[in-house]
Amino acid sequence: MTTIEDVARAAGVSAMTVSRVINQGKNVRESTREAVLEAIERLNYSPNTAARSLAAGQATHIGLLYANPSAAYLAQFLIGALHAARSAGVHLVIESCESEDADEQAEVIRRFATSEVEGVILPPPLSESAPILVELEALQIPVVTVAMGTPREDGLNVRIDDHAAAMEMTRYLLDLGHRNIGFIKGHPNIIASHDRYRGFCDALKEAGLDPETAPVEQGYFTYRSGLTAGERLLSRRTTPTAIFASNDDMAAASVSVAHRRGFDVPRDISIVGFDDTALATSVWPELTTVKQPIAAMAEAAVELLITDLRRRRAGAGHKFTERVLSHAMIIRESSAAPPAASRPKKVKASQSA
Amino acid sequence: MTTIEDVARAAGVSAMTVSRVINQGKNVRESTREAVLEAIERLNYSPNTAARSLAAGQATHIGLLYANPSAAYLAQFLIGALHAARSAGVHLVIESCESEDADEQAEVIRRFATSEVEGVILPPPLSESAPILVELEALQIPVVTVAMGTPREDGLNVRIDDHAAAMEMTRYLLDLGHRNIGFIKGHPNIIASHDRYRGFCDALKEAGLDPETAPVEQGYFTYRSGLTAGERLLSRRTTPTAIFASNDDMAAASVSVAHRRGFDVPRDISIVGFDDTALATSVWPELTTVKQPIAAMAEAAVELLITDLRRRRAGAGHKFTERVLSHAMIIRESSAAPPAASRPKKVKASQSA
DNA sequence: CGATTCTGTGTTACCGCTAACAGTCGAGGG
DNA sequence: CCCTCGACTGTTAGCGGTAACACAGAATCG
Repeated sequence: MTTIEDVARAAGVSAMTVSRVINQGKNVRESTREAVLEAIERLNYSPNTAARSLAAGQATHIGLLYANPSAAYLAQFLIGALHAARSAGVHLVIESCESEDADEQAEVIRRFATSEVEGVILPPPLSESAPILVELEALQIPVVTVAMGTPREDGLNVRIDDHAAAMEMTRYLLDLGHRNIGFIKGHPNIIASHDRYRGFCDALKEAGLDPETAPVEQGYFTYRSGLTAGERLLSRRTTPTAIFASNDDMAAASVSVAHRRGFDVPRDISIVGFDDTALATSVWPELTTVKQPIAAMAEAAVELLITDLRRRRAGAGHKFTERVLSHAMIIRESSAAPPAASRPKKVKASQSA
Repeated sequence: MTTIEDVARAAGVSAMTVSRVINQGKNVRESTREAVLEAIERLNYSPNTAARSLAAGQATHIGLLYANPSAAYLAQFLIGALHAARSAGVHLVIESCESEDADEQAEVIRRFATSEVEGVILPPPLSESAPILVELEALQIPVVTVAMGTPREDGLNVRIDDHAAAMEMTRYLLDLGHRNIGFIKGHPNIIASHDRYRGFCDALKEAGLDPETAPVEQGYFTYRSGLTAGERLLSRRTTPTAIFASNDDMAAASVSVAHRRGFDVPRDISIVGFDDTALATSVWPELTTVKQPIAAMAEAAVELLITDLRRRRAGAGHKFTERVLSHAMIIRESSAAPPAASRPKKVKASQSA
């Protein structure tokens, strides 16, 4: 293993200078910096994280509190967080907080705080949990929220542009020729739900359609809620030719309902989701959806937190930071142009879920 | 933060003695050890992992290679591994290896080896991948396999008793009164699949039934394969009154097929799974299943690996070790006694998936 | 133009822990 | 009774970095 000392010798400078180049690089002459970087490159040096955190008394443990998201989401999120944590040389301490009860949530946080966690990452839905945020604030623990719609003043947040993504997806359906598009909303406590719904409405308006008349049902991001909402949409007098569900789980549920009622997807009806979790490709037909860069968001969250921690230690007040990552449309097999005869097949039964 | 020095002072010994007590504790007088432990307890001391690995030049990175398991399985596995890794003060380096191609797999391993990974954990299905095991062997990297049926000589392995678990589940169905039980096998490359199937057969024999006549279909652990297998089972002349799928994904798929065909679960047909992943509770009805302690298995794997690494460093040859963790039957709502009239409802359609 | 402030760099002293070695002390052997 | 040996404990010297300070030489200022 090459050490900082090796690099220093190779570049003809002291170890300290190398350290400066690596870390922030203020007060280093440009020519020196280049020489050091070249040496680092040549020797393929990477700093020893153990030594670094020991010497700097640096953050070594950051917390990740999760609750009950879809397993696919969590797995991807963990992978991203883990990757970033390793690069930064910090340990990830993860804990679950399934309870909805404010007191219990506070209890979990307090336990968390007594452990050596120096900052916390909150993926959804916890990023919107007021009791948790309040408790962390009280304990003075820095937080990065993920996918939260209305960032707190002074807070760190990572998200995608849900509004724009929902607009894109809606435009895509409109471009295919759909005019009667059903929408399944996400959990009302999550701000992103509203953003997605607004995006849907705005795209309709843009196309000269009235969002008020569009068939919309409330969902809660669960597969079960998608079943109910899907049933309702398909029980309407005029069946929509497309359904835009606020996440993949509800889209998959809608596909299941449509199949049960004898619709062919996408011939009779297009169904699209949001998130691009593993579920999207494990149902048939595979879902057209919006890809959230979940792992990248987790990485961004870890990096943001570590930067903030460092800034705090350096005495600088932390400042409001938000990172908006880019999403992508993933066109698969669950979407197509509406049937020529824009009237769908007759509905077989009308049982409600 | 309390340091080893604080503990040493409190116990009236040197730091080194404290270190000895913590690490292996040879050559420490019993009374001394007790005093030290008492001081550790009183001061609530926990060693600084960064300092420890820096000083000892110890293992700091262990690898985790995964491929394409169910997201629910992976999430739980990661959580367990992460927890153990943190306690041990090592970093988890995770990497995916989706390719089935032997050369590509070897390539991933080689890349892995050049990074600073000192040992590797292989959850299924990679734990059964010969090319990967061979490559790791060649590179002299210690491995812990998880849920592998036939452990290598000289290898480290963590698993549950699949055979016993499958027997228990089958006995449970028999006790409910089922006599015509369908079985969906797991991926033939995975030894655990065979163990589960053998368990099923042995329980039937025990009850005086002939396994040869039982309706059995091949599955591959995926939801999709479960759909196909389920269709086949329900297309038989005599429909089984119960289906035992080799994992939850295939059980969930079977439930979906049964519903599509107008069966009520569990009134008309019982369907049970294996693993107790999140999927088991996110479908309706919730699945009766066998709980694999996935997180605990991951923890055990990490601990086993670290112990082995330490033993190797100390010069002792590593010895064969296997850990068999205990499973549990989880009775939920997808199983019940067979219908009184043991003939199921008429089948609506017979489309194959 | 001397005093003061920057810049850019090197020196020193640890961070908390453990390997390696160096005692100390009592037991047992010659 | 001296010597060796083993069990136990302490001392020393880092592991690979970084903070804090020191110190040159250049830039700024009254």
